[in-house]
Amino acid sequence: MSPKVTLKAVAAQAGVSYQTVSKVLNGQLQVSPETHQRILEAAQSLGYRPNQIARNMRAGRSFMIGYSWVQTSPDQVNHILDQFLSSMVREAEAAGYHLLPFPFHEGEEQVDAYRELIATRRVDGFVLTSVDYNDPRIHFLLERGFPFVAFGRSNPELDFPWVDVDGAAGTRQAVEYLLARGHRRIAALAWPESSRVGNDRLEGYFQAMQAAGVSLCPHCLLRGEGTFEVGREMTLRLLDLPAGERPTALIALNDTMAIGAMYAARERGLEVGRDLVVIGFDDAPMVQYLYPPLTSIRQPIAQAGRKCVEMLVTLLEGKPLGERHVLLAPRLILRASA
Amino acid sequence: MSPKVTLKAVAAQAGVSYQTVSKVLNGQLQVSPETHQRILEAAQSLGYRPNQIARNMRAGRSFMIGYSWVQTSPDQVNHILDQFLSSMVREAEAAGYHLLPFPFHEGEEQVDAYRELIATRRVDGFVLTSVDYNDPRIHFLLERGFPFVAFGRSNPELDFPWVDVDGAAGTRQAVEYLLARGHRRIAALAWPESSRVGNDRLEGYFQAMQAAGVSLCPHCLLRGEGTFEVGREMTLRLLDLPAGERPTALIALNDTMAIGAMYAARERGLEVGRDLVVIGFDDAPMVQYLYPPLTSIRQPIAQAGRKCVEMLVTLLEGKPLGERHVLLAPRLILRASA
DNA sequence: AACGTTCGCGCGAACGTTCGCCTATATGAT
DNA sequence: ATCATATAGGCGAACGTTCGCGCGAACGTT
Repeated sequence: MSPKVTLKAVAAQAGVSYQTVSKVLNGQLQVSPETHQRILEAAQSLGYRPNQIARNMRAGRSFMIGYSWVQTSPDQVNHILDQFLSSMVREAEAAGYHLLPFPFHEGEEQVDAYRELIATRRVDGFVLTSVDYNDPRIHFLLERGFPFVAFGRSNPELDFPWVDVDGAAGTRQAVEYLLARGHRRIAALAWPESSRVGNDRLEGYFQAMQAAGVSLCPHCLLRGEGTFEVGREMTLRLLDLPAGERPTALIALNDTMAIGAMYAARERGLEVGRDLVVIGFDDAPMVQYLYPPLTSIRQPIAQAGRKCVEMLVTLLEGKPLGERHVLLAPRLILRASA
Repeated sequence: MSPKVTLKAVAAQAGVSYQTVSKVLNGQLQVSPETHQRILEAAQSLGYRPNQIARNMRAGRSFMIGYSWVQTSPDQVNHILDQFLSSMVREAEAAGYHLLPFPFHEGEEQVDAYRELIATRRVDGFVLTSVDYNDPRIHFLLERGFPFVAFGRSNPELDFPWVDVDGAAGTRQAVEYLLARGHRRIAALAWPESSRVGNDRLEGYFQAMQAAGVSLCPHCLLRGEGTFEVGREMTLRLLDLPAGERPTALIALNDTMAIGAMYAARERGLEVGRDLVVIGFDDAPMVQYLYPPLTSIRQPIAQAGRKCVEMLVTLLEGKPLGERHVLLAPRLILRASA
């Protein structure tokens, strides 16, 4: 079993040609019941397993799906990765594919990594994450006509298959909840306007406020990088507003800023959940252990990963895509902070 | 460029045989300067890149490293994964290898996944994590003589290459720090005795206490699964001890239990860092944002990932391994909780 | 002038698989 | 008896690469 068991070995044992073994095992040839039996037994007893490299060679494809992700800084957490990767790997394996993770490069050379994987025929398609407006990878792959599915949308005029979480629906849900609890001055800690995901999430905030006929409080929309420190500083500014203008609730476009907000509230001697209500976004695993536990919006990450691979495999098999765009609904997880 | 550029295409353009192109590009054949130039230019202008599938076919290897990890439950965080995976992927790529992630299976069928990847020749070697005593994968791979490197030790009598973090050194550092600050009753929230990693980390606790000549306080060593809830309950039990027996400091073998401990302290109206000192283990990215920020022990994960791949690649290239066992030192990260 | 030696390059083979085509025998219809 | 047809399985080729061997020409030595 350790020396390579090839079709020829099985054929020798079964007393047929190796091509016949191939066809029989792949169900492409009808043979006499006895021969069929002999071949199956030989394959079984020798422990034959097809050499995937040779299969790839013959098929001219690698049955690999390229995937690259931005590595978070060591003090940030990528709680997404485990779920997303695991779900993709499982879905891919079920379809006879595997994932090929490769290092993420910033800037100009980013597309080079994709080009190289295509040129060396290491992958049959890509799953993209962290896409943004005018993502060079999308332009490149569309131009090359190379199969890919993106987790996340980009420019509306670019036509490509994607799966995304409906961020607007998430914040809308959260803001509606806050409005129903009587809050009127609801602040938002947002990302810079250049962030597509940020704009999506923010949209739900506007929608909910407008639908309720509640005008935005002045100074209540703050933007910055989504870090703890930025969240803290923005919140301190909000809390220093005169009493009548000060927001009673706050929604952050990610958990890290929400945690910064909670920290700021404590610095001002306020109790989160009572004096200031805070809602985050992402529902990172640890936020349930914060004091108080953070209300946040959870994305169906595993489902997204499965869907991305499922769609990509459909493309790779040359079948028509049922739905080119999939929008998944996030869920508000209520905890003591709101 | 989109139609396949093979050696033959380059050869046709350069006016030589395709085998010559191969050898020249691989630096295995000395040719006249003019021919050399012609070949390089042809390869360049056509954008030739070797077909990796064919290379694998020829070499009889896949240049892939199999890796599988236990998926944490959705409410736990695997902050390790991003760093570990990224570092491995980078190191592998630099050596001409790629990572092949595959789904983790529990129980009996776990080894089957490894067997299948070997039989179908999809991987040349494995990196193992989450190894424990009598890990069936280690037994299987040793028996097969298939190359692998483990991140984590197993039974002492099993001889295989590994990289590990010196957990004992980590807790020793932490306990020495606590002792130097005057603490004498130092509790430990530990894992069940069946956990190898737990025993390693606990060892440092014993060593430091013994070296200082401080006897362990009774009831101060508690064991359980490393969850928030277990950490909380164990700490409540400690805090309910009579004043003279109650520990003044506590070290948890992972951050999740430490966070449970902080929660328990708050429930009893104690202030962490003043009334009860808490140290965690792992230094998960978010613990810096807890209130108070958690002192914890950080493992050099990226370094471990690089080392694992480096050693495995050395094995795969048939070179002798400099060091079969690598023990990396963790670092105590001091914050307000201790 | 004859003879090794090096240089520059071509040629055939092989890795293991799948696919299309071919052949020989058996089966049925005319 | 003849011919078309189906059945069972063999055979050659190809995917793109690398590797070992061979061969002619140029070169230097005696």
